[in-house]
Amino acid sequence: MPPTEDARTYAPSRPRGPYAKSAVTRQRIIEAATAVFSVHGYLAGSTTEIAERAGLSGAQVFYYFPDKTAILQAVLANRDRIADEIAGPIPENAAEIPEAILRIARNNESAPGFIRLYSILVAEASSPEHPGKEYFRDRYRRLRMRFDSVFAAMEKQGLLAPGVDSTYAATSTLAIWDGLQLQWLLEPEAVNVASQLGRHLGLITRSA
Amino acid sequence: MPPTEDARTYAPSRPRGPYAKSAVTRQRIIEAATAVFSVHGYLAGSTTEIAERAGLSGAQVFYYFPDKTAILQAVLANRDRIADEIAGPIPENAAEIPEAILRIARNNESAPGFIRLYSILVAEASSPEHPGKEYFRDRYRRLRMRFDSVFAAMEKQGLLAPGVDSTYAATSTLAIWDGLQLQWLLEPEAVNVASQLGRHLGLITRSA
DNA sequence: GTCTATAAACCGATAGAC
DNA sequence: GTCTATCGGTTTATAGAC
Repeated sequence: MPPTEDARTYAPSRPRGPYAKSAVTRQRIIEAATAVFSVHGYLAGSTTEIAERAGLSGAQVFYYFPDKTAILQAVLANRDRIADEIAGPIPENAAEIPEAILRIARNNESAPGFIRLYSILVAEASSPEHPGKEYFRDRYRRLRMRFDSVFAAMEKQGLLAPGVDSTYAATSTLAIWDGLQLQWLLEPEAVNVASQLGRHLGLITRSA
Repeated sequence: MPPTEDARTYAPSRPRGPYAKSAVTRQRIIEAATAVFSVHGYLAGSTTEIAERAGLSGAQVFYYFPDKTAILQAVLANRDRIADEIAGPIPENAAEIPEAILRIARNNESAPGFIRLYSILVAEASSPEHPGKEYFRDRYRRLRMRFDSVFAAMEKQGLLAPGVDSTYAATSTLAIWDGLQLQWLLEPEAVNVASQLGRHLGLITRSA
């Protein structure tokens, strides 16, 4: 399959450089890999199944990626881009921050595959030699910092509950969100992530 | 290795019944499997590595267990037994419940392997065909019920914060605990599980 | 750029000697 | 009860034809 218009949005200077091959096929592999890792995790997910899902031979996968860890990196980078799009900009009005968080949480309900992908990968990645370890450590650092800064904006306006600072608000919100999603994955009927997360946000902010 | 005195504590009526073989060797396999699953998870953890860690041939593992899923079951059952020992009885005085929870959380800091085992397995198990799915779904149901009943005891004595009921207290405490442990596994220096969990418990209970 | 064929290692599990 | 040897299948990754 020759490069299309679409492809050039990912690899503009086509037949030069190491990633100039065929961006459409490359993207298809990334999407297939996302699906496979979402079910089996990275360690137990096979490149053969990725190839099958992408409608390619097994060898083709290794034409686009030097090894399996490179596929994982591409999956994570791709997912980050999508997540940023969905999240949208941080609200200018600090009082609207909890609602913006809940909007993302509600949106996540329609994408259990992505939730599972992150849940499995982050757990796997906590092992010492996992190729995704640095990525997830940095991701959580980044998320804590971003949450800290948005809650700091609320704190400055006196919108946090007494005894709650922005650092605790950030760490606890991130933690309870992850934990609720885990319970939800195991038994979707048993836990409503957005509603429970909303109660947490209600407790750590100054409410009516 | 012939059965020893120790062995009989696990299999008293020795040469009869399906599990009368050699309980010590069996237990060594379980401990080796725990270590392997803690690092690689169940799907990517190999029976060969389990055998090596236990100092046995690969075939020996399948003399004691019919297949790999049976090893997982044994690991989980064993871990449940130990967890119950560590947890101890529920305090009679409802006011002491938060401190009892924090005591377990502090104890967990010395057992990162077990934390990782559960983190990886529960995430893996959220996939449809995983052999541990029912176990973990039931485990979370059980935990939510147990937490609900201890927080209900606090609620009855007016020890929960206004607007907090025992169900939310149970679900949120479980969720934030899991989430904090996940962040802690990725970067132990960045998060203090017991202290952050303590702040959560402070917020959902009626405090000074 | 895509394929078939295959290497080399490892997987879970079994057979059978001792 | 423990072993060696091995089965059939799968893994990641490569070689080479087209």
